[in-house]
Amino acid sequence: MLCYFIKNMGTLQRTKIVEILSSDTFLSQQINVRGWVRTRRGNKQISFIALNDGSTIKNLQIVVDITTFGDEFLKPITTGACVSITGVLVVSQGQGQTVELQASDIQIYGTADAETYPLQKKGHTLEFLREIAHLRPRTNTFSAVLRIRHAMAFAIHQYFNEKGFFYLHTPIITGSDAEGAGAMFQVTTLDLNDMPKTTEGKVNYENDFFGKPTNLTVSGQLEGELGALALGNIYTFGPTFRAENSNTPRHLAEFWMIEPEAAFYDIYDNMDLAEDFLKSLIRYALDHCADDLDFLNSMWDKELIDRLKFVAENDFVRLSYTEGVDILINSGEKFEFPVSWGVDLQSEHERYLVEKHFKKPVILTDYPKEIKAFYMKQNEDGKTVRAMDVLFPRIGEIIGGSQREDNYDRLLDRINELNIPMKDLWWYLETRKFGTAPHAGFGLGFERLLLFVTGMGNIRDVIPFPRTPKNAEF
RNA sequence: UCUUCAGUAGCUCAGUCGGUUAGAGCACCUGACUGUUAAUCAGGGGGUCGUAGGUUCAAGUCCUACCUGAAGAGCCA
Repeated sequence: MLCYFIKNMGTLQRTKIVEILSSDTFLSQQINVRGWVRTRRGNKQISFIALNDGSTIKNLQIVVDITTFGDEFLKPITTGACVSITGVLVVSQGQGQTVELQASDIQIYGTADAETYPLQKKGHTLEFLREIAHLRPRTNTFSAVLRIRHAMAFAIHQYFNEKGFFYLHTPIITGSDAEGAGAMFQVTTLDLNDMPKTTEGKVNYENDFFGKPTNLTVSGQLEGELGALALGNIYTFGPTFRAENSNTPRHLAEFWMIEPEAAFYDIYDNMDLAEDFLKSLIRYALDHCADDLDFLNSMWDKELIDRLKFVAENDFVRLSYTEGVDILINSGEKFEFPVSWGVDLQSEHERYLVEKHFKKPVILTDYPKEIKAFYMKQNEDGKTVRAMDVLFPRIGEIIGGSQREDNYDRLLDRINELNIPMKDLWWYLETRKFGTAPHAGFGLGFERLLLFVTGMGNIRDVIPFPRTPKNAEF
């Protein structure tokens, strides 16, 4: 800190554009700004630089007197160049902005050759920007999305902290292959070109790093339950991996998931938490990301802000799977997949309930046990389990959760019925053997939340560096 | 993984019934312009038509396979 201070003595501290534009304390002051050039335009006498430093979606206009700096010096200041500019902040003579910086000193940190720099002043398609993911954070759209992504991550921690939930770090490498949430990525240090074999000709994992097969986690839930049955209320927030060959705008091979788990919660407490959680995150975005949301609203999705407000202000509809199926059967709607009690609901069915019938978020509960995971608490009817899915317009399933089966015998029966290999999950069963308690939790896909909050249409555009089948660039 | 659509200049696209030297807008370069707002105006350069085969006198255009991307579906968060 001392070194930093001495090193910078005599030079002006950098001021962020977001601070300059949010108060009038800098007016008539000499300040220094640093950032990347969006455009430069003008004539022989005067040049205007639109400068963005990532702190806000808004640019600061820099006014440059060409006779002072010289044409040759200004030439390399093109779109994409990085500069440090010192000058006095004045009231703008032009129409498009309230203040502007009269440049008195310009330092060029890095140029961006205009013939090869891929980002132009004109618009680009999202598909093209995905191919240059190393540069797309410099665009308005992606800087807005990434600032909102940060705000939502912060709001999640703040929400749970205030509710007394502890942040539990569950493992990313797992030794169990029975989490039951999809195909897994194997983790190994064995030489794939020279695998040690057992006498039966199978891979001998005794020499692998962990002495047994391991994978990247598909969910932190099972470990989360261990935390909840000790600390009371916990949540996880970390990366999750699915090796499914899913090619849709709603799936990633690597995504971030939030999984709260709470002891002494039943499914109703769980629904209350999920609804309050989502609403408060959306309110946080409306309150703290107004500039970025305004931009996304005008650029990509004219109904975005109205939709966010509507969801934040209205109650979610709650109904059972059985009631939902009745509505679908009596709807008169022709579905590609016919509906009957016991079938898993297809996208078209969920969309009908959310977007046509209720026109608001829906929480569906008490699904047939056959179509849900082994750990969900069985209802007295013997047919359904205490599952809950939160269905959102445009997104579909944004949250999946349940009250967990806390009875040792019933859980073991279910595991045996489904032939789940539980040899690696003995520790999970012991929570029901020693001091078991009713508990519940859910999983929220962070990028699915961001799809909804930003109005973006493709999940690859709400994470900085998407991982999808056949794509691990950057 | 299945179905459908797409791939032509740096970007976004047009290219008719298969027919001469493949076009436009933007970007870029050069010039003009005394305050611009994705500045404007004039001129200029820029192409392995996704890849590999095939049909044909002739293929950007038709056929086959593959690659890549997108949308919908499945799986799910």
